[in-house]
Amino acid sequence: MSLDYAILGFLNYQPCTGYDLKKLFDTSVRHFWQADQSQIYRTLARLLQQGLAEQELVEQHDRPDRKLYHITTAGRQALREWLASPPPMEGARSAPLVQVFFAGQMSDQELLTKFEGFAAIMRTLLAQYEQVPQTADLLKSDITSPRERYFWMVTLDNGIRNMRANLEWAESVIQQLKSGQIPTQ
Amino acid sequence: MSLDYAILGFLNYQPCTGYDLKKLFDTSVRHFWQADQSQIYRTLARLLQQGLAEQELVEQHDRPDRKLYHITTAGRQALREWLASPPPMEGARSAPLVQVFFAGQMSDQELLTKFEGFAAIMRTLLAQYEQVPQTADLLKSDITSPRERYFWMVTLDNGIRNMRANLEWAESVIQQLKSGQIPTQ
DNA sequence: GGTTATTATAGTACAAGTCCTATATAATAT
DNA sequence: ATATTATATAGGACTTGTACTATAATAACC
Repeated sequence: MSLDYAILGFLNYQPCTGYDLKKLFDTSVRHFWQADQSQIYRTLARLLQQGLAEQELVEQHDRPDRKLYHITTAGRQALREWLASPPPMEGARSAPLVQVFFAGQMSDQELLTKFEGFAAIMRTLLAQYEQVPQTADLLKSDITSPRERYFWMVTLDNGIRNMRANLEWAESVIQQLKSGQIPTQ
Repeated sequence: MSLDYAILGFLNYQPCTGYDLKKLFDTSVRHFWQADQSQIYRTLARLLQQGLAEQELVEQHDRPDRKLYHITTAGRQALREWLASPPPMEGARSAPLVQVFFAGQMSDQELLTKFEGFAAIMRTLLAQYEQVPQTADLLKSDITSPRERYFWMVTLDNGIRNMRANLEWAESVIQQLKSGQIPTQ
């Protein structure tokens, strides 16, 4: 259901086609919400049907026609209500943690490899996240107002803090592995 | 797919019924993986079909018969391979962060309420997580070996570190809101 | 004596998410 | 010359996840 509101959120900034939306997802909210292209088109159809969005046909001669979606007054209302409602705290899911939970099956050597892999991935992601504010993504984007951009940065900051916490966690397990502090049996 | 391996992981500890598995999920991995009861039964049927688990009928006279599932050699093999494979890093999803991303629509007063709500939820969860090692959950559970329990604690530690990071994040936004550091437009 | 909780299994229906394919044109790269 | 990328939309098949319901016996509670 969050996808519906994420799309309404973008449409509230400006009218978009499904194609535009896919690009917006991939450049701005990718780190905490991904959307498949076919999912976007399906959701747009539903939003139309619910009267939360309207379609405008923009004819093009060199390219396939664009179907520009506009948010309606009802859509703006629905978005505002959802934004003000309590955060939907659906339980987190982490497949990597499932691996860790059952990791007792592996040898300490295998475990060291695994956790060093974790740490490496997180260092890469952290470096990526920390560079985003400097990249052209922000400037090229359609999110132009300082207030909108500020909240983008707030979500990025959340990603960075979590990534740092995960990295420190992996490093502490590596330390314990190296100093042989892990029960054998 | 992680559900398949999570179930194999538990079956590897000991034979279980679907009912047992649901309880194990709810007491031990709930903080990073939830499983619906009907999903568990569906998956057990699939594991049987794939030859990764076997069913043993245990007749009972006072209660409905139990269908005990055992892991097979092929199942143990599949589990070990998955555990050693690189962590499945499917993108995280966070509906609360979607709200934050579009939060520019709200007034500073509404935002303060929202972030204070976040902080309150996270303080509660943090307190819960920090108490788990002291609760009876661990002792009553079927996870008995020190090595298995150690990795349980490692996943809990991950939860605690992330929760602390999220709390600090919420508090930093609250500080910025209170000191009027957020762009108006 | 009647209600609710516990143990135990399983199905239906639906929503959400993923993967792949199809259709079309134009520009760009190899 | 051929392959890929970009623009643009959409459907089919499938997997996951959620919600709800059905069945059936016992035990505990009030």
